[in-house]
Amino acid sequence: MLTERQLLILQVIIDDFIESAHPVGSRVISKKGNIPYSAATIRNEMADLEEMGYLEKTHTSSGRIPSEKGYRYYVDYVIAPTLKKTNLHIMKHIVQDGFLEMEQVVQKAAEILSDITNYTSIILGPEIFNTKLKQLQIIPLSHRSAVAILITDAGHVEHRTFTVPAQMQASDLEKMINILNSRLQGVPMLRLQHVLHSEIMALLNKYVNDVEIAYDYLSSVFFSDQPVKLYIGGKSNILMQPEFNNVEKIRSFYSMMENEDEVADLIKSSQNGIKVTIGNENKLEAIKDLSLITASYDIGENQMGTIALIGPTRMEYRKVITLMNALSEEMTQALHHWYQDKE
Amino acid sequence: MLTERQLLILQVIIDDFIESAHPVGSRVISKKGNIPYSAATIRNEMADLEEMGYLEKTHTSSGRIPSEKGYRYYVDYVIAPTLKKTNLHIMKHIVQDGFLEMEQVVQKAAEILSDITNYTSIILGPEIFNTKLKQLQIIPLSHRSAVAILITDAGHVEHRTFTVPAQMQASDLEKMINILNSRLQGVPMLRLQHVLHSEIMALLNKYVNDVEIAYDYLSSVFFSDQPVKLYIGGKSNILMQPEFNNVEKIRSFYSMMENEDEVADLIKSSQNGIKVTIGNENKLEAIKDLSLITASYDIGENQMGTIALIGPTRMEYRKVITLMNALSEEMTQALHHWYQDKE
DNA sequence: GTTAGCACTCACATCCCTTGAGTGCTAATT
DNA sequence: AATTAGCACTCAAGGGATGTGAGTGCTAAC
Repeated sequence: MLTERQLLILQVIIDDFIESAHPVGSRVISKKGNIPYSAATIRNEMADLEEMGYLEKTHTSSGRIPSEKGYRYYVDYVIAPTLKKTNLHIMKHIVQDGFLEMEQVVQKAAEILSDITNYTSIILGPEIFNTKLKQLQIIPLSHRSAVAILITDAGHVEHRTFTVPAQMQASDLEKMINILNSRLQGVPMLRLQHVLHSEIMALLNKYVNDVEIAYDYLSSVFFSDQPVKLYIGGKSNILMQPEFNNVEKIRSFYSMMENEDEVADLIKSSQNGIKVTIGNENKLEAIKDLSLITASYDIGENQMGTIALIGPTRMEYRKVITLMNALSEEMTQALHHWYQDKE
Repeated sequence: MLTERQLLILQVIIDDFIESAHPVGSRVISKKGNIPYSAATIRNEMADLEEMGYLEKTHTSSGRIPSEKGYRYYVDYVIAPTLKKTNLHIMKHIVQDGFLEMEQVVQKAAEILSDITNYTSIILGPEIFNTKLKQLQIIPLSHRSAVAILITDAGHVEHRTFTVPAQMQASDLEKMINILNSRLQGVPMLRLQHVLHSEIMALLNKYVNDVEIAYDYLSSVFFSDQPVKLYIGGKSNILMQPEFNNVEKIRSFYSMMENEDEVADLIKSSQNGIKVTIGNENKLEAIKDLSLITASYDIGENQMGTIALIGPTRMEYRKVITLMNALSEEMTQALHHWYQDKE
C-alpha cells in the first residue's frame, strides 16, 4: 500500500518525532543523510501520507506528527519484522542472588524496566493459578485471636489474622487445624475453597461442634479476595516527558494509578507475547493519549503475570519492545528456576 | 507583643487565605462582620504586622499573605490553646471489624485521613520495639530451599524464602529448627540477633556440623534490615491544591515520595504529640514550601509509629490538628486492644 | 517525476495598553 | 490621639496588535 519512499519518510518522521517531540517539517527531513529528495518532494509525499491517515498536522502550517494509525503501522510493519531475539541479560545480577524472594525479583524487575526506559512500569505479580498448598498453619496468639498462614509450593506466604469466635472451643480449633492440614496439603490454591466445602465439611462435622460457624470463619479467613499485587516502578518518570506539561493530565494519570484494581484490569492481558496499545485504542480515559505495552511472562502451561509499560504515544517502541521481550523471557526463566527448585 | 486588634486581623487574614489561596486586601477584611474598622485602619495594622514579619506581600500593591512566621504564630498561640479533646470516632467502623489485621488498620487510617483532609497522608507502621517472637517456623519447600516464618505476639508475620546451602545437611537443618524454636520463643524481636549469637550458637555447636555457615545463613535470613513500612494515602490529593500548578513542583514532590527511606526519616518524630513543621522549617528541599504535621501513636511505654500529613503551608491547621489528635488517640486505642487480646 | 519558487498560514513571542484590586500617605474627622 | 476618607501610585493580569519564522500547498520550470 505504501511505496518504498513513503515508508521511508514515515519512518524518518516517526523516529524524529519520538526523539524530539516536535512536529517534523519537510526541510529537516530532506537534509537527513539517507534522504536524497528535496523538501518539495517530501512535502508531496507527506500530503499523501496525511491523506492516508498516517500523519497529522497540529495546525495548517505546522510540520507533521505521526497519527495513531501511523504509530500502529510503524509498530506492526516496521518494527515487528525486524525484531530479533536478543539476549540482554538485564536481570543477570538479580537472579544470581539466591536470597531474593520471588516478589523481590518482580519488584526489582519493575524498577529496572522503568530506570532503563524512563517510562512507568507496572508488573502484575504472578497469579496463583497453578500453585498448590504446601502447608497450612494456624497459630493462636491468644484465646481470642490467631493467625493463619498459608504457604504455597512456590514459596509464597499469605497470612491473615483473625478473631476466634467466642462460641468456638479451643479444642475444636485444634481439631480443625489438624484435619485441615492433613487434607488440604497439595491441593491447588484455586481449588481450596471447593475442596474445603465438598470434602472436609463432612469430616469436620464429626469432630467439631458448630460446623456452620467454623465454615463461615474459614471462608472469611482464606478466601477474602486477595487484592492483586502490583509492582509499580518509576511513577514519577513519566513527569519527565514533555507531553506531561499540564497539571490536568498529571492529575488524571496519578488518579488512575492510585486505583490498583483499575490498573490491574487494564494490563491483564489474556494473550501471550507483546501487545501494544496506542492512544485511543486504550479503553481507559486517563491514558487515551498514552501508549501501553504489555508482555506476559509465564511458567509452563499457564500464564502467570504481566509486565506493562506506560509512556507517551511518542514512545521508543523499538527499544521498549526489544527490552520487554528480553525481560519477559528472563523473568520466565528465573521463575522456572524457582519452580524447579521446589520440586 | 501583638495587640488584640492585630491578632484579630492576623487571624482573619490567615483564615481567609487558607480558604481562598488569594492575597487578602484591606477592603475585604473591613467588610467582614466581626471587623468594625475601616479599610484604612486595617491597612495601617497590616503594615505593622508586615514589619513584624507576620505578613508578606506578593508584590508592592498586592494584598497580604501570611508569612511562615505568621503561620507559626497562628499555630502556636491561636490554635493550640483552643484545642479541646474531641471524640470523633473517625475509625469507629474499622476497629469494630475484628477481621482486620493491624497493617490493614493502619492502611485504612491513612486512606481515611487523606480522604477527609484532601492532603497526602503518610503513616509509618508501628515499629517492632516491644514485640516478642511468638513462633518461628521453617518450612522446607524442596531440598534446596525453604521459607522461614516469624510470627510476633502482635500477630505480625514476616517471611523470607532462602536457599539452603549445599553444605548443609537436611538433618542439621531440622535439628537447628528445633533448637531455635525452643530457645527463641518469647524473645523480644530486637534482641533476637543478640540471643542468637550469645546463647544459641554454643548449643548449636553440639548438634550441627558447620556452625559458621549456619550462623551466616540465619543472620542473613532473619536480620536483613526490613525496609520500613510506609502507608501512603491520597498521593494525588495534593495535586488538587492550587499551589501545585507547575510541573516542577509536582515532579520534585513525587520524586521525594518515591524515596521511602527519605520519607520515613522525614516523619520519624522522636517526641510525642503533634508537631507542625512549616515551610522552610522542613529540612527536605522538596517540601520547603509545604507544611508537614506529624503525630505519634504509641502503645504503652514505647513510641510505635507516626502519622503524618503533607499539604501546602496554607493548610487547614485547626481542622487537621484536631483530626490527627483524634486519630492518633484512636489508633493507640485500637492497637492497645490488639495487644491486650494477645496477652 | 522532481524540484525551485513564492504566496500564504499560523503558533508563538513581544510589546503596549487598559483595568482593577490593592497599597501608602496625608489631611480631615471624631 | 486614634480613626477614617481621599487620592496618587503600583503592579499583575488580561487583551489586542504586530512581527517573526517555520512550515505548508501550489504552480511552473527542469
